[in-house]
Amino acid sequence: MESKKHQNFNRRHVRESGSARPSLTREGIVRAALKIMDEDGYESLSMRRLGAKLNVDPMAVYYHFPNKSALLDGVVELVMGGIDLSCDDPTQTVEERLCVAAHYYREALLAHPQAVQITAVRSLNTPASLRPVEYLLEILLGTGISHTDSLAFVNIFARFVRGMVLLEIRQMTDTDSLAQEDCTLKSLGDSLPTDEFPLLHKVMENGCFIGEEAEFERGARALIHGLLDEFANKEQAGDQDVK
Amino acid sequence: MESKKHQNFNRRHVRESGSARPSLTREGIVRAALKIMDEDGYESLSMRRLGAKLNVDPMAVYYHFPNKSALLDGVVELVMGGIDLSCDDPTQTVEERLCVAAHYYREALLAHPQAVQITAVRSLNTPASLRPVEYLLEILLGTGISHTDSLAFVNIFARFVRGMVLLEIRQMTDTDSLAQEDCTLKSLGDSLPTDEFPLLHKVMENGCFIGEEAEFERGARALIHGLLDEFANKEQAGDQDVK
DNA sequence: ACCTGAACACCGTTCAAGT
DNA sequence: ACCTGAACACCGTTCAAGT
Repeated sequence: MESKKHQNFNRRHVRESGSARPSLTREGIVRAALKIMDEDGYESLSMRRLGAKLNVDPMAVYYHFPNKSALLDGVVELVMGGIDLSCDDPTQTVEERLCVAAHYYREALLAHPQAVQITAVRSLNTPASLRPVEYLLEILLGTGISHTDSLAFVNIFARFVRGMVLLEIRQMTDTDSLAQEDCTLKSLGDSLPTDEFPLLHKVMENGCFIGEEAEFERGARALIHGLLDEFANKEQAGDQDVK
Repeated sequence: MESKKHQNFNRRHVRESGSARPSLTREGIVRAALKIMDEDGYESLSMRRLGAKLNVDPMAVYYHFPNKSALLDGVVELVMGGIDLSCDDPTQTVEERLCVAAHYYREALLAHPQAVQITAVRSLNTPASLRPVEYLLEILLGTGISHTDSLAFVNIFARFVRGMVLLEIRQMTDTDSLAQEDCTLKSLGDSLPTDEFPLLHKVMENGCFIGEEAEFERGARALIHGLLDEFANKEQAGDQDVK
């Protein structure tokens, strides 16, 4: 059902006539949309503006996408497709491999902070989003962790990375509207009811902040370590499920 | 500066004349806004609809809030104010106390899933959001963890909880539009390119999913354990910063 | 098959005006 | 001090029409 008009990634019979008419492609539209977000923020993407950027009537996009929501799904796919875990080195320890994966996962998301913001509110049960998950599953199952535990692990792991990055981006866009030289710190401390948050103030007032990346890496390492610990102990206790 | 008109939480000289005119309160407006979100989703909150719910001209709200964004900040404050960590039991181990805190943190957020969605995209450097953070800091500093490490710990911890819950809510609203009897699983599996995700399919097809709450609790425990491990080792290595 | 353009029902916000 | 109501500049989307 569902009007297969919108299913195909339109390679039409236009292509072989040279590049006479670039016309409109699903991919071209999505890239333009992403570009608008990257440049001016996710909230300034409108169908009308998109049409302008593509030198086309705003409504032309509706031939290729049923609505704006579908277009945004396309943008999400494009961004999530940028996650590349192929640098994985199977000779390393599992812990190390997962840490590296977390690192590149984050890096890919940080390439398009504005677009990542919209993922907070959109479905992530999509091929490009699940490809890294499938890959991580392979690593975990390879170590003898049970199906049940691997699924839990991978869910927790992927949410950790996405959630962490999402909120890092939030903080980013909060603070770079003010003094961005001192990372995230004084900007916050100043606007805070000093007497109700004595500890926060004490802890922030002399460069205690280790930086976003270091913080992420520490968190990732701790989580991975903790999960491996827990599951490793469980498996040797012998409660494997269906192999 | 900043027009103190919008600063006070308007207790005006109206109150002592009995409840003759309830008129409009900042709090009343915010509660109404939250209610609309709870009932019909965050995206169906509009100034016009809010006015209707309050039996008032839509523009009346603009006397109490400079714009919709400020109103949403109010909603966020209301929801974050619902986080209550006072059930903390200092006689327990730190690990246990933090796990309990994570549990109630999550619980409070899950009370208003729709409103939590908007926090993904709004500043969280706000009193109600930081109050739990301040409290957690107290726990951590009390164990002798350094300032630097406590700050990192608390940042990671708070982001973990928020991010986790945020993405849990996303998944929730994705899946309850379809078959909601089997938790999160088949609904996903069906719409998935079966051949590209063999492991995901294998792992999901017989009830391997342990449930959202269990998953969260496991993740939280693993993270907390991992962080305590790392920092405990560090402190005894002697690199304390200013006490 | 692919794009246009007018039209519709909504937004958030401003501002002068009412009480 | 607090609320109203018209008006403005935007939205996303539908639909009949053009090529």
